[in-house]
Amino acid sequence: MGSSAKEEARIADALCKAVLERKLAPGSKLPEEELAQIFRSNRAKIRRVLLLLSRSHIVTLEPGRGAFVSRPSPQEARDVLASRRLIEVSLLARPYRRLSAQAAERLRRIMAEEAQAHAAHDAIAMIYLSGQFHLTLIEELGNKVLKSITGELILRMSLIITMYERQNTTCCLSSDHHDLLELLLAHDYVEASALMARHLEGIESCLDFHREPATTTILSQILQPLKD
Amino acid sequence: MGSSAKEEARIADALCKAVLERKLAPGSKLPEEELAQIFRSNRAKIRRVLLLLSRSHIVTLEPGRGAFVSRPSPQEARDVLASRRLIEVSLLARPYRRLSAQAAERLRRIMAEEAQAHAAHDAIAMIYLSGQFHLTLIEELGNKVLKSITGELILRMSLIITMYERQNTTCCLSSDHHDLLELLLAHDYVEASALMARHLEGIESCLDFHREPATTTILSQILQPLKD
DNA sequence: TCAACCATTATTGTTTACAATATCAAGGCT
DNA sequence: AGCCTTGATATTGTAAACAATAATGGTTGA
Repeated sequence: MGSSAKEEARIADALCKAVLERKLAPGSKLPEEELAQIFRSNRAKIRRVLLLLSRSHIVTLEPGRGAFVSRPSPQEARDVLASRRLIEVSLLARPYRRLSAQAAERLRRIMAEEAQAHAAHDAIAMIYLSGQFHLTLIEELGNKVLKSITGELILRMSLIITMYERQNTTCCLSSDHHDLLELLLAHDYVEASALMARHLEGIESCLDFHREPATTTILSQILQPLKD
Repeated sequence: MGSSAKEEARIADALCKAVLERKLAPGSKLPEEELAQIFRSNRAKIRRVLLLLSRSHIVTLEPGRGAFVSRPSPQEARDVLASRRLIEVSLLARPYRRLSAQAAERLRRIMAEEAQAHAAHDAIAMIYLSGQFHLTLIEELGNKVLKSITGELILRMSLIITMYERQNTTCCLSSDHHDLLELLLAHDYVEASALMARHLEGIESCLDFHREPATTTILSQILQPLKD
């Protein structure tokens, strides 16, 4: 066996997925025993998963009280977005290497999926795919460390978007992604960087920090179907 | 009581300190039971600490084999440094706010300590204080998220320096720190940013990736005196 | 009627013992 | 002699029982 790390990753992914799909609302309680049953696991493993997720700022551990889906504050949201902007804009201005042909291909494939999700009005898939696009970009132009840092930020950002997204808006314009790729292939890094800055500012303008908590502390009944 | 998180932080800090003070060489085995005795703790707590430290890339967990002090590869070292450079240089070019008077005061105090450490030829203190200077800068000019990201990178960097530092060199020139502060107070962000770039490149040139493992897998005998 | 208090219940946190696995040493085989 | 096998030992990984703490609900008294 030995695949305990794998199993924990599976549980962590499933939890993240449930959060990002808005099946688990921010603030929801995550009881250890219940999660253990849902995932056919035990409390010890669940405990490690929750500890790790708390380091990713996806869940918050309150000593003696348990684990909850995080509710990032508006300030935290602004800081996360500003940090992403700093990293991504700077990297595009001076990338570590050029886009390879197969990198461009990877990006195009993601864009195609984005188009599908857009056509299907699948907002959740769009958030995920947009993240994948940005992450792939960082991976191709930057290095592994930057990728893991930005990956964490994008994950936090996804949670933030599910929490604060203004209704009737789509947060990440896929047309921007298209233009971004063209600029990079043309080696116009100045314009690419500027577009990325505008693009990320566009995300911020889609957020509404006034609309208060979606306090729907959904029961883990919701989680039952995703144990596979 | 309930201060279990505090105790774990204490243990984690002590371990980090031991690593950065070169009392624990990269690659050293970290047996759980032994650590539990040294810190008058239990295996469960040690286990959590090691899990967290592995997320900080200070220790590496090998499934079934245990925990070891990390041995960052040359590639990882370069990536960490490049990531730091990207973040710090960009932030200085366009800081989120200006340096307050008390911020300048904090920085000056750290610089004074650096001078002391330099006079005392205390290389370990210098690495630590240099990190503190950079971290304070990020905190004052940036935001909390950037600070925590950079804090992690600086910690990894410290481990990298202890591992790869060329002999007879001092890695972080405190004269640069002085000039940096002056430029920032004069609001000359272009020059400050350029100086930071040179400064961090200076660190890289102090590293020697050829000199192979300092495989001195020191026994935890060494750890005994730091249990307080 | 509302608020404060106490007992009950449920959940988290810790310790313990146990099982699985890897390391190490000795002995035998080629 | 050197390498592989085999058993002993130590360490990691897991599960389960226990203790401590926080949430819950009902009762009492003003």
